[in-house]
Amino acid sequence: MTKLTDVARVAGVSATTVSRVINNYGSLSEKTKQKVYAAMRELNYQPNSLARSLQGKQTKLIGVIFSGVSNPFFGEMVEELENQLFSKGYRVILCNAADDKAKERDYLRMLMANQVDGIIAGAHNLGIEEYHQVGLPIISFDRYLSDNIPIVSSDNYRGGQAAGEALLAARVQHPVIITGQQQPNSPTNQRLSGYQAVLSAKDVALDQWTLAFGMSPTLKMMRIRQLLTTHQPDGIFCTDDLTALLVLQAAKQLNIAVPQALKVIGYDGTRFIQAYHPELTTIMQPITDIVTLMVELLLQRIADPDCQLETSYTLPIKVITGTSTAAIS
Amino acid sequence: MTKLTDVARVAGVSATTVSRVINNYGSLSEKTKQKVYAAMRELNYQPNSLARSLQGKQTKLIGVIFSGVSNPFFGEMVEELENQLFSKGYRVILCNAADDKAKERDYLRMLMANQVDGIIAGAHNLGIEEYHQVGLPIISFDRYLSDNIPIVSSDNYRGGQAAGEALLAARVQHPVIITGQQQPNSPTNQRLSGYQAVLSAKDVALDQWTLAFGMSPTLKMMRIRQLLTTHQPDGIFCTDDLTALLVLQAAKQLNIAVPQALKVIGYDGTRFIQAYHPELTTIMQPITDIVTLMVELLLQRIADPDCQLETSYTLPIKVITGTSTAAIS
DNA sequence: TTGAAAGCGCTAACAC
DNA sequence: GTGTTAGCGCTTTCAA
Repeated sequence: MTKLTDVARVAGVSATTVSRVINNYGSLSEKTKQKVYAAMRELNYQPNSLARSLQGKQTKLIGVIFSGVSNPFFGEMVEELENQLFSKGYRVILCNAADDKAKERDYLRMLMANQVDGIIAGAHNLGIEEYHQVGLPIISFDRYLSDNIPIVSSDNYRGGQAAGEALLAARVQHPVIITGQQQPNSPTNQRLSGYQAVLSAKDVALDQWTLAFGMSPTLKMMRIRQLLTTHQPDGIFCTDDLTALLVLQAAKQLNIAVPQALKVIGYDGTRFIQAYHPELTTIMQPITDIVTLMVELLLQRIADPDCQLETSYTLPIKVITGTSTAAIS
Repeated sequence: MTKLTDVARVAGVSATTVSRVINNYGSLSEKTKQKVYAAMRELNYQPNSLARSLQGKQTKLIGVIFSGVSNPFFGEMVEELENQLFSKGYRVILCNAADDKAKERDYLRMLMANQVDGIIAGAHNLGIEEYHQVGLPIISFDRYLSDNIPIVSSDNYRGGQAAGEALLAARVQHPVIITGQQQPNSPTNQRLSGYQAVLSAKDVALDQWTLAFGMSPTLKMMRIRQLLTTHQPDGIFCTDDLTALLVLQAAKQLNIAVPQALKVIGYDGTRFIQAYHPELTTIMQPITDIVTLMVELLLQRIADPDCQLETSYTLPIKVITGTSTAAIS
């Protein structure tokens, strides 16, 4: 690998000068600059960023922790994160926490080992304590981690309300909500609260089913079929779109007509769902805005680790209306 | 940040000794080992991997270049890559080439800058020349890059055949194939060849439509509706599942019954499609096996850069039969 | 079994 | 404007 001193030798200058040229630092004559550029090109020189970072400079690496990018919601979020971070000159270390505490802890340790400038945390297996002591700029998506770690999320309470309202507007009488496992301190619990508030204002009973997030689709499917046959709800609010897709599928198998006999509403509203399942009514989280904000906050913290940020930032959701909640005409 | 010399001071030994303990190198008395371990724990010490890598050791970083992880196929592949690489002690730098030559080139340059131990290349905007000179272990997914860069892919020719056979077995008379833009040197072109071979053996005419990979779903949808109304095919083979989903959707909108009036077959067979669209007949690429092989080959090349590998590795596909090609009873 | 010292590739005082 | 020098945190001969 050609190094700085090679360039210096070829250009007939000192290493310092080459370093100055690379970093555009101090005063340099146009002539030396050209000589150095020429030498760099001749040798096809690439500065070794490791050596650079070793001086205590930034690594320009950001750790992005999520629980798997095969879920389109996280896939789209990670893709957007990578895009925006790249355009700011950062690269992404992809950390798939995979519902695995040990793995998430391992990753946290690795990332801490002086390698990344900051972390975006979107997987949440770990207790607060572990994140508390990281000592690196962190921004969290949708989960409380520690007092000085800002949370960015979309308006889960309002989203829950909107879903409830949509169901009631469609004259649903026996709605069911299917949630994931409620996690302590998770803003997503607010989806339930908002929904619940709307229902009780209209004296509609709450009927809640829980399907753990990590459960296999096949198993979820069985549960849902069970639910549909035993409970015979006329409306279902799923707190994620994939589960809503399963409900749609189960309804078809059981010859339950959507929306005639059953209204279905999902949550997340990814580009994927909008393009490939426009029939599904859903609550859209503004992924791009969320990412923009997270990146902005993270870079602020990196620039000034002591800068004061809010504890929590909430972005508005949007209702996307498909035919799955259409009123029967 | 606590460093090696801090540990040494606390343990009352030299830096060298601490280094030896960390790397389990040379001969050490059990007693010193314990002292050092204790000091490390006390200080919550994390070795700085940058400094380590600077000695010319490995960085344990792998660049993974794909064109966006929001597509479930790539999402699942990247997720699997991350998993397997993590378990081998490597971390992943996620590079989203996004159909953008300049970005892919930028990434390549960054990765080369002495930072990663190897590259998995799954996005292919760039000409062969750019990859030729990288001088780093590279494994390519589904595309020829250079004579000494192994290609791993699934059996695209056989996949195309299988799709054609499935369509013909369902008594299709006027099938259409919808492909992406054919790229030079891309093994995916074989899907068309295999399909074509099966058709011409039975004297069925080839009818081919092209929808560029980067086209928006909405636009694709319009084209597909056009195709369905003007050409009135009774069978469609899409060389990716997402397009097949669009066909299914378009058919529904146009009141074309699937499979009665139209058989549809896709390609890729992700876990996602299997779980959420079991009705779709599709050709499954063995993502896990592909990844396992790519990782294995890459690690071999890293261990011995001169090791001889095949130019090309082809893994078998599998047909997943849904109702979308069911014979009319 | 352990330590001293040199150096990985680069940057940043401090000279000149 | 440019060069000298001293490290960044760690590993690795070479000696003891």
